Parts: sequence; C-alpha cells; structure tokens
Amino acid sequence: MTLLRTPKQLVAASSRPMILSILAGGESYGYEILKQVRVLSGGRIEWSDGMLYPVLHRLERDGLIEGRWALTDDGRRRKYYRLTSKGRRQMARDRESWRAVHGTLELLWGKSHV
Amino acid sequence: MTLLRTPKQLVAASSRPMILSILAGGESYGYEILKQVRVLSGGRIEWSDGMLYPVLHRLERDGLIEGRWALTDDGRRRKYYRLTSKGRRQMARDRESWRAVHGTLELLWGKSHV
DNA sequence: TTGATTACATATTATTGTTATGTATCTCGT
DNA sequence: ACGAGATACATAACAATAATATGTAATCAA
Repeated sequence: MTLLRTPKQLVAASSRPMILSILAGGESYGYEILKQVRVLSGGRIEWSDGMLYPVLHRLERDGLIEGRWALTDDGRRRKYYRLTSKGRRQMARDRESWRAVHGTLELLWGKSHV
Repeated sequence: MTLLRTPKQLVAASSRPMILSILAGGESYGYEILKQVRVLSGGRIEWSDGMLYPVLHRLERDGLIEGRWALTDDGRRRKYYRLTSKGRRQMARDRESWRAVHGTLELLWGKSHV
C-alpha cells in the first residue's frame, strides 16, 4: 500500500532529478532507490514501485542511465544502474530549472533566497 | 511564441502552488499572472497561455479560487480571480509537499556537491 | 492597415503516475 | 514444514493533465 504524501505532478517533476542525483552518488538499483528516497526525505516521500520501474526504463531508453544485471549472494537478481555522462548533464540542467522555480516560490512565500 | 525554459513536469508541479501563492497577494487575472510569473522568476519561467487558462478553470472548478468578470476602461474583458479559504489551505499543503521534495533534493545536491 | 499587445478559450495529443497484478526468491517465526 | 513478509523487477488498464495549435476579439502604435 502506497501512502502518497506528495501530489502526483510533484512526483513526476522530481523523479528524474532525484534518481539522477542518487545515482550521481554511485550505482544503485530500483528497490534500493525506493528506500533511499524514503530515508532521505525523512519518510515524507513514499514512491510506488509501479511508478519507479517505468521511470528507470525511460531514463535508460533515453541514455541518461545504464543498467546491468547482477545476482546477489542469495540468488536474487538485481538491475544496477549507473549515471551516464549524458545523464550527468541532464541532472545539471534539471537542477537549474528546479532552482529557478524554487526561488520564485520562496520569493512568493516570503523568504529572501536565490 | 512560448519559450519553455522549464521542463513540462516542473511546470505542472509548480503551477498550482505558484498561482495560489500569487493570488494570496491579492486579486489577479490570467494575462497578468503570466507576466507576474515571468517577472518574479527573473525571466527564467515562461508559461504559455494555453497551459494557464485550463489550470485556472480547474482551480475554480475545485473551489480553490473564485473568478469574476470585469471590464477595463478601454473595453477589454478580464476575469479576476481571488483565493478562497479552501485555496489557502491547499496552498499551505502544497508548500509542505514542495519543501519535503526540495529538502531531499538539496540534501542530494549538497552531498554530491556537483 | 498592418502588426503587436492585451485577454480569454478549447480541442487534440502525448505524457505519465496510480493501482492492481504477476513472477520469483529468501528469511524468519512458529 | 509452512506462511508471512521482505526483497526484486515487470507491465497492463486507467485517469489526470500540460503542450501545442488554433480560435475569438479588442486596443494601440507605426
């Protein structure tokens, strides 16, 4: 059961930059990314796996990440993803876009920033 | 001609909180909101009118804003919108969601420093 | 009178998350 | 030995919604 604390569109807008940024810190795989997002957000963000896997496939299709299959010691299969150079450039662009929007919102919400 | 500097999903995620926040500062109307967003963002955000008007209709349909028609001195018709109390509560929730996601992203960007 | 600006509207299309479902393995408690 | 829960990935059906293009119509400056 997925408890959605964040609006759908906000999930859509943040999934790519967040996944790319997580992979910028090293290889990871779907199930782990799910947990990383939960932990990093202090439990405030809860992604569904049905949302994540298609996003990962899309990012791989677009050449922003690259996957490789691996087997764990206990026989489970995992697909590890790593960031490509194209993905790194996209992450930088996404960050700029995000900060433009965030700066504008914080301006409206009454904070000196950006 | 609309020059889109921000990814579509980011526009989708930020349009409601941004419009509600603008209207929290007083009445406004579509065309003016378009300009306010452009100015507030320092020209980094450029919304299309084809995107804005359906959003305004949806916000009104959902009772978050209320519109009233008016005529300017030179005979142009405008639809002024104001924030409802329901809209004000939604704005607060949107702000919390936004900050949860933003905090997580900044955490990632601070770590990998990039 | 031509173009730019102001001002709002909507149909078509494509994108994309949610929800539900399916596969398969391992671990732990009883 | 068995069942529950966690691990791990995948996809189909559905709904929501922005981008794009197009339309109406008035004002104003060159």
